[in-house]
Amino acid sequence: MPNIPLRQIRAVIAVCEEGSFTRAAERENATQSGISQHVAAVERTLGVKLFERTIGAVKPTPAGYRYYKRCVEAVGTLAHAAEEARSLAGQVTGELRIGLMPTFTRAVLAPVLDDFVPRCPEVRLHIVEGYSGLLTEMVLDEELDFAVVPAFEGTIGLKSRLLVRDREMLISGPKRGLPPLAPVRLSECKPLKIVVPGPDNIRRRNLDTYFQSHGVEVETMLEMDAMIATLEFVARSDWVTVLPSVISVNDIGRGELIVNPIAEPELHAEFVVIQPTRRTLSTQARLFLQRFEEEVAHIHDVWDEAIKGPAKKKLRAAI
Amino acid sequence: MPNIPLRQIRAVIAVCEEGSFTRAAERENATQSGISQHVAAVERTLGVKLFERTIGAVKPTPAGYRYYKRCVEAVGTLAHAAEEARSLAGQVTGELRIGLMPTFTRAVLAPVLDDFVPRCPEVRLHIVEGYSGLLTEMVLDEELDFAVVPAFEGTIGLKSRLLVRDREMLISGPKRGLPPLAPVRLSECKPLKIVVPGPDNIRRRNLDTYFQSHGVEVETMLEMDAMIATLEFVARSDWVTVLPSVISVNDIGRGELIVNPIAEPELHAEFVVIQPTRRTLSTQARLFLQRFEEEVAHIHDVWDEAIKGPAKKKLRAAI
DNA sequence: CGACGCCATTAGATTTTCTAATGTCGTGCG
DNA sequence: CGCACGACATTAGAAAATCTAATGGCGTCG
Repeated sequence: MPNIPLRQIRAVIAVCEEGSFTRAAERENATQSGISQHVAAVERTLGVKLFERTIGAVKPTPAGYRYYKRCVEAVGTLAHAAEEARSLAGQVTGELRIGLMPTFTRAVLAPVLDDFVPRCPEVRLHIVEGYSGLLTEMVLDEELDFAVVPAFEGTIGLKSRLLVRDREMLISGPKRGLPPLAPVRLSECKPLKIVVPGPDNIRRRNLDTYFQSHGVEVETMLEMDAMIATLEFVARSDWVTVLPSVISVNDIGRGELIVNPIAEPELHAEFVVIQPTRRTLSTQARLFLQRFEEEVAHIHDVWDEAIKGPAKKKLRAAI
Repeated sequence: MPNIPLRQIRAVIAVCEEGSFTRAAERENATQSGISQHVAAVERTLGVKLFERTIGAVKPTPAGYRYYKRCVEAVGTLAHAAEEARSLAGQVTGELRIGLMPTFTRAVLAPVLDDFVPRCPEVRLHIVEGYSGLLTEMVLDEELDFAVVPAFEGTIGLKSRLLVRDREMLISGPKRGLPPLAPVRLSECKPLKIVVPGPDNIRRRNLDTYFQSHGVEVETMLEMDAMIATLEFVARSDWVTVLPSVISVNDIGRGELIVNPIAEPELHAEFVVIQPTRRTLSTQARLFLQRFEEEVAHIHDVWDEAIKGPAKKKLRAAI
């Protein structure tokens, strides 16, 4: 039984329908010589001449035309197979129990759900907002299918993979007086009155390390594992906090909260998706995570544009 | 529309039917890791999980099973397409005018026809036996669709490609006294009384060159472009001749003619198939040539076995 | 007769595919 | 309970396949 790659079969179909190797090449985003070789390879494998190379056109032989018809049928079946599989997969009902930190529930989750829920209406979602310690525990206990938490060394019984790498921002209220979006060098700031996560939070350890290594002076530190309270407090005081960019994308250009990228050096937070070792991710989980990653990427694009904006305006003003 | 190679699709089908990546690998002449990667690639492209990796077996998901069913259908259609195309092509009637030298008509042609004629009953064959000069002329005049002749530099109006590379053998009768099949070094033979082709034959020039370059002494040379007469003459005298192995395969182990491979160095003859530039080969021509090449390869295998035989016997005797 | 369009072929660069090696995990047996 | 074994997943690099660029050959048209 001949084993002819689909790529070659598609070439034969294209030549048949276009009546020309050159036009078939254009349609298949290939070169004329590539198409020529594909068709020749099929003819060689079958031991059958599929096309008569006539003046001004390429015409299928009777055998070639029959072959073309069957191939179109087969390719159609494969396309249908793919659609069906996707459709069936999409219809999979079931639970999806997700653990997300406030980092994500504030600005990432809503757009993801806007898209995911209509696409997978039969999936029953359970979303737990919590901090990484709690979420990790729940995953270990298999109360969650997965959670997204700050990257850490791993735990027996958990499987993890990097999902998000995000830039940390300095968040402050108007009272602090910082110009929005301007990159800020923490080591040059007057001593910080800063709200930070509790000691069990891995991001906290990273912040401590950063402050220590780069001579960031802290006047007072307040531990809060309460996101809403943190933001409220910072908005109405001269305190600051440090949060990932995905959380504060909706604060760009709003005044209530001032957001400044931390620079020289930049500070990044990494987040992983964790799941029980003994489980593989369900289809719905993978679709959700795919959409989640897309949304994070979109937010990063928005941030890139926002940070470029003032630089562009500055440049225009200079001219 | 996803573009999934047939190779990956076959992997999915095999895993479905075998219930195991390892067994699928054996069946597909691949490695388990190769199969794993193919299946993963399909799942990634579709965004759908096709298999549940359970204990002791791999089970298709509902979507995976449906996909499998459709793929089997499509692959069946493609196989049928190939069969149909061949069948249609096989029914092409028409002339096939072939020029062959006695080198090939004596031992290659008959088995080829034994196979070709029943497969292509509607093809009307015309076979011209002749020497290369004549055959070349006829091809140029388009009296032949193609001919097989010794390789040469080419001629305007002719297209050629290498078809056969064959080892030259020393042919002699019992009177010469050579042990059959033993490799022979011509430069160590007493001066040869040799029958050679006429000066227009390219093989003749090659022989002259070989004799000259390797110190082969010739006592007497007789020019004969008459194969039957040459063989008859050599069989009943102490004269020798040099012929390609394909012509003398039927003389192995027969005594009437003694065949010895020429060695140290070996001498080879190359033959090309020539056709008019302005023509492409018909389907029946290509099928014939394919079968022809297969038969030549078979003959080479027979020779390889025959030449190994005495060496094996010799080795056994030495022990 | 030369230019142009189109297919065929060759050579080499790029991409894909494959295997070898190894890691991870679950099960069964001692 | 621990170890060995079987099976899938992943990585790295070798090998094979595929693709394009360049060019040749051929027929047609102006």
